[in-house]
Amino acid sequence: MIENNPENGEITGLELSPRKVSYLKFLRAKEDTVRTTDISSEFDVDPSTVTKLVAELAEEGYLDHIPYRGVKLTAAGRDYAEFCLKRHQVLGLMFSHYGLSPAEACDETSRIESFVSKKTIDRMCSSMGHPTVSCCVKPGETRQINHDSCFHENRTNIIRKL
Amino acid sequence: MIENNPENGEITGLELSPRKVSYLKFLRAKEDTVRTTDISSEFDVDPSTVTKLVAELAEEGYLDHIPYRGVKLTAAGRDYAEFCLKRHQVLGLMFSHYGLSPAEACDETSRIESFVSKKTIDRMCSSMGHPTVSCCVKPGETRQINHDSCFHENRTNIIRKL
DNA sequence: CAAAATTTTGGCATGCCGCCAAACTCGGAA
DNA sequence: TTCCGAGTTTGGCGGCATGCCAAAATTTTG
Repeated sequence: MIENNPENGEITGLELSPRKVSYLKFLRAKEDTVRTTDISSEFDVDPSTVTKLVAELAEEGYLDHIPYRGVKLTAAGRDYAEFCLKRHQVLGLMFSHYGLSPAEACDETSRIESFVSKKTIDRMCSSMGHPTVSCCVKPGETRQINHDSCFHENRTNIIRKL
Repeated sequence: MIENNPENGEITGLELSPRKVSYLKFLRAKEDTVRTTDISSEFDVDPSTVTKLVAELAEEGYLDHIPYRGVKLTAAGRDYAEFCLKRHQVLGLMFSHYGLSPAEACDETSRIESFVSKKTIDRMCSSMGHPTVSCCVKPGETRQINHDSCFHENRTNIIRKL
């Protein structure tokens, strides 16, 4: 299953590299199968680069890959992607509290998020009172702002209890 | 001088890799020349590993290296190390505000600090009112706690306006 | 001064992430 | 139905960050 996780299903938050986190966040909002090209164009990298990271993520149990067809999150991958989104939002909100603009908060968050543990995120989230806003959502809206580091695919289902 | 810096003396905060930041923080509190072995034993790595990173830091202008003798921070290196310490403290304090213990805050900070920009730190610091405490200092004391990720060499001069 | 300790050099490895060229697969057009 | 082109994968390679080891160089010490 998820190999780096000590117990099956236990998320530490430090399992995945920055790029892999980006991929999971991107895939999270996709209903159906996603093609290699979809990912490579989103991140502006060579398709072969995507194939390789995707192979690793599949190997690690985060997604199913049908060669020449596409990928889809596994249940574990979906759980992990949800965590990644929550982490992004909690950290983004934290930066917002210290006066960063939404775009800056999102940007800064994207650089650090993959190194922040779930334990810490859970603490921060409860300390914040499980907020329902995010650095990637315009006030009063449900749709996420398309920052450079925030994929528009993440736009929906952002306003909710973290 | 500091090569990755756009303007001479301008710090973005993203110039150095995690390990290099650790080295600078370690060197910051040292008065005189520091030997390769001092660093390698502090970080529990092979001396040859230290020699190589040190060579790069010297090349980049952060420190002076006299072969077979030791290293010492340059003026620019000292400035950068001061920034690194401030960054560590601001981020550690931030985590403390969200309920992390000092040791946890310090640990979490150590993983992310090298990816957080100076611009963001300055904002956070002023938003915090330029605090005078740190995750690495016991309340009421001037000396830093020796967390796993906090070098005891950083213990002094912590209590001051950031 | 010679041996011991320290430091450096050079080679090599791993993880992460990227590119390119060549081979492969698939689906649609002829 | 066959074949071509678009999309995908494979294999080779490179760069950065970080580490190790063995051998060579240098400094220190007895």
